[in-house]
Amino acid sequence: MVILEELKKVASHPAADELYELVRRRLPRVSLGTVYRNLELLCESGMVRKLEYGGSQRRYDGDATHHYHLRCVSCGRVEDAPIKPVSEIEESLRKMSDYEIIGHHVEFVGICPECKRKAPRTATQTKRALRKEKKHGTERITN
Amino acid sequence: MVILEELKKVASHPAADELYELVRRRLPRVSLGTVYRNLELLCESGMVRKLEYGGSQRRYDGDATHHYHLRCVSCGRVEDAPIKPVSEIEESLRKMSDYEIIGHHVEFVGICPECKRKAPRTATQTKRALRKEKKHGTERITN
DNA sequence: GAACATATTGGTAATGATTACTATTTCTAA
DNA sequence: TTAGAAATAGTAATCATTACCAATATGTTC
Repeated sequence: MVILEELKKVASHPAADELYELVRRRLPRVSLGTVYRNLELLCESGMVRKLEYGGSQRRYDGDATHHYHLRCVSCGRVEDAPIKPVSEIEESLRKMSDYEIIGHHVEFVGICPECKRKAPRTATQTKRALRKEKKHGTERITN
Repeated sequence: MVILEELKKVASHPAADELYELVRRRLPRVSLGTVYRNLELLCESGMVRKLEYGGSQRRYDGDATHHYHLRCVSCGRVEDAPIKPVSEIEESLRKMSDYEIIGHHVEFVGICPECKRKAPRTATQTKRALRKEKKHGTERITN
């Protein structure tokens, strides 16, 4: 319950170790394994979504309703994209494919306002950042 | 060059170790490290795309043009989705967000015809599979 | 409430994909 | 050919995640 509460509190889609730190403030004796284990259970029960886009760590989302994400290639933060999902796209794919379509996920990549301000980039720098960020999201929790 | 050629030959979006096996048929002395290193270089030069959707392994795509993917939750295979990308979606997000939008990726999830045939699933089974498949894509190269 | 069965946890070890490292090999150009 | 630079093979290190297990907590029955 604490894990779920803390996850719902933040908008940052934290990775397991980040959430572990948050939970530890309330339950100083929890173990990282417990966090992983219960995140898995919460995912299975459909209350939490596991995000597996770029980067070396998975992120967790306390909002399990269908929505898209927006990732900053510069600092690595992931936010909810402020547009509503277009489910019609699944319909159009159904017409073209023999797959039984279950769902779809969308990730936008871009540069967040803060990073734009901090370090306006040339196109080349942006491309380089876009490559780098694959390795590991740079920024951690700020919430 | 051999790495790129082999990658372009297959439609299966292989993981590094799968591609390693393919390359080894032509260059029996290559090391896995060389495959990783050159895949990285090919990605940086824009000739290869790294796919970081679900599963524990990254996949590589010899087609770097913008397109969507379709993953079977049952066997883990990843194919190109036979619909063209809708770039307008980036426009609509630009109106709603202060991010500088660079691009977007879409992954559809579903059940491939073969898996549908092999093992028609109840809704519950499908959900369970959909959870499981996050852990590790089941099927490997068949090409 | 005591006695027992069951479930969950903490702590640590194992796993596995990726990256880093380094001695050796291969290329390059004068 | 030969010195210097670049790439490679093979192996070690890294790090997120998972597995394991003894210990603890929780629940249940009488």
